[in-house]
Amino acid sequence: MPEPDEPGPAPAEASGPVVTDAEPEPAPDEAPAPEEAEPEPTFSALGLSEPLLRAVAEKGYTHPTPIQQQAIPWVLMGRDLLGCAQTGTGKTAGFTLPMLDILSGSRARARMPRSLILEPTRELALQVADNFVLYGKYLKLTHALIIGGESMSDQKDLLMRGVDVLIATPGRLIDMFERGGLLLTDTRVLVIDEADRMLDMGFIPDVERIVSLLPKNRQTLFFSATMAPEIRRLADAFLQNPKEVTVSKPATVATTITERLALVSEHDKREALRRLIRQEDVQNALIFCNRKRDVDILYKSLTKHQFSVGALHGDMAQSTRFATLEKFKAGEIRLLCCSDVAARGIDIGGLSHVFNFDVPHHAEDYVHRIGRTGRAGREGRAFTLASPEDRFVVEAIEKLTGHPIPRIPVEGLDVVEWAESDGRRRRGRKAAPAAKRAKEEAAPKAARAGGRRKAAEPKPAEAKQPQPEIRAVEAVAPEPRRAETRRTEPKRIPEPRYERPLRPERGTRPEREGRDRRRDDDLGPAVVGFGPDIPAFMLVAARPRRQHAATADLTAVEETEA
DNA sequence: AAAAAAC
Repeated sequence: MPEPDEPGPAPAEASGPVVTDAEPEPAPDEAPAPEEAEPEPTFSALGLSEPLLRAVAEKGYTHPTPIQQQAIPWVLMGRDLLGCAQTGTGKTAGFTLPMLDILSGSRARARMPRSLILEPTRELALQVADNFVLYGKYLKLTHALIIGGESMSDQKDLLMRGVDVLIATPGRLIDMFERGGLLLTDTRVLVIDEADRMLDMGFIPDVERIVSLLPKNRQTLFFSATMAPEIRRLADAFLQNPKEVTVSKPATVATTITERLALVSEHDKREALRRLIRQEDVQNALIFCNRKRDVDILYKSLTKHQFSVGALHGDMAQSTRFATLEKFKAGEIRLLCCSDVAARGIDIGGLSHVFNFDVPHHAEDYVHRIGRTGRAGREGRAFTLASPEDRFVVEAIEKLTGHPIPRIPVEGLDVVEWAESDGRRRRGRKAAPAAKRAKEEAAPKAARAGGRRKAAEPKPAEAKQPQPEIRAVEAVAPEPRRAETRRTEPKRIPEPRYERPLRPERGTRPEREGRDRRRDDDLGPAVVGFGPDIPAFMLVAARPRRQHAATADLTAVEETEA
């Protein structure tokens, strides 16, 4: 069988993806890179039916991206596909378009979806659903979004009526199946999207189970940004005679992204971020934190400082998540403070900036995060705030990307030095006041060196550029920061115990009832039976697991920024 | 170390 495509995806394809995933504004003027003079295939040459071509054309797209060129004809033939590509390459349209074509021939029966697309996050599932609506405009096909966090009965009703395309996250799909709302025996097309991420997130057992429920005789499309051995093993298990399509990652840090790194003390990070945002010409930006809790805190802080900001992480109500993302895409919110839920896959057109409020623990996540900007050949700027303990993660990132991130000072803030030790081994102290921590770092390390792996060789070259000594312009009062101290050094419950800092009166915060009320001011002293020596893990466990922006604890912000 | 995902 001859390959239905031309071999050469030029490595420069990132410069001109014609169809990107759910890009809100298509910018039809944005022609493919002019230097590629080869005769570019059009969508109509790929074998798609007229209603689809019309929908595509209406969005202003004329030329398929490399992955679309390669995948679409193949998928139309009913063959399996192994796609090594990530968002931004036009991958989503690469499978939605031919799937719509395949499915348009007949109708679905109740409870028996004809195709299934598995996505690792709810936002991605929604994005794919949007694609089906967009391109299925002139076809009479139905789809259902089966994800957690939303009414199950609505989803069940949809399924009862019969859907052609089922877009789902694994957890809810299995739940639905177990409740008998779903039969997968007639599902002939399966898409596993972002398989590497499914693996990272531990979804693979679920995915394997789901696949076992599908008929053997089916078409499978499998996408992953990387092809690690484990992913390869899965692909072998799920696919039959697949065509492999590899699109060079647009994420090898697109040259259109300008990266900068500011090394500041943990204490100065919020202030540093505000200064960077103000001095940059920020149109819209994602701000990444490593923890959901810190997303909440930073969101509150930025709101308080009058920034146009929203928050997004997995503990927030699903309706809020989608609504916030919509507002951000629509430009009603200019900053989006988020966890890594938004690091991969989510495609927001034309982000001017990405800020890493925290350095990501995994170097690849850095690439994914900053890859949200600088897309489609546009300029993007990515700023990372590092604190002294982040030295080794930063080095890992620089090793991965192959270049050092230029350091910048933040005007008006102290420049600090890397800590000698890895922050991880001292994680309990992360939030301790900088001065105190600095003193501890300076102390002899004999005690903690024993039995530990030796710290990596300090890299001579890039680590210590001579940094200008800049003193704080405005005197920032050294606050006591009670909340953080207590959280991190639980053994001694600090005095004063019942002092009540400025905060709304009780009763004005209905969400802090019962168990939850013990969150901060009561937390320490009121634990019965332990006296002042409460084991650290108990204090950690006592924090309620779920909180979102609306109920987020304001303590840290109030106390550090009063 | 943390994030994501099911009630």
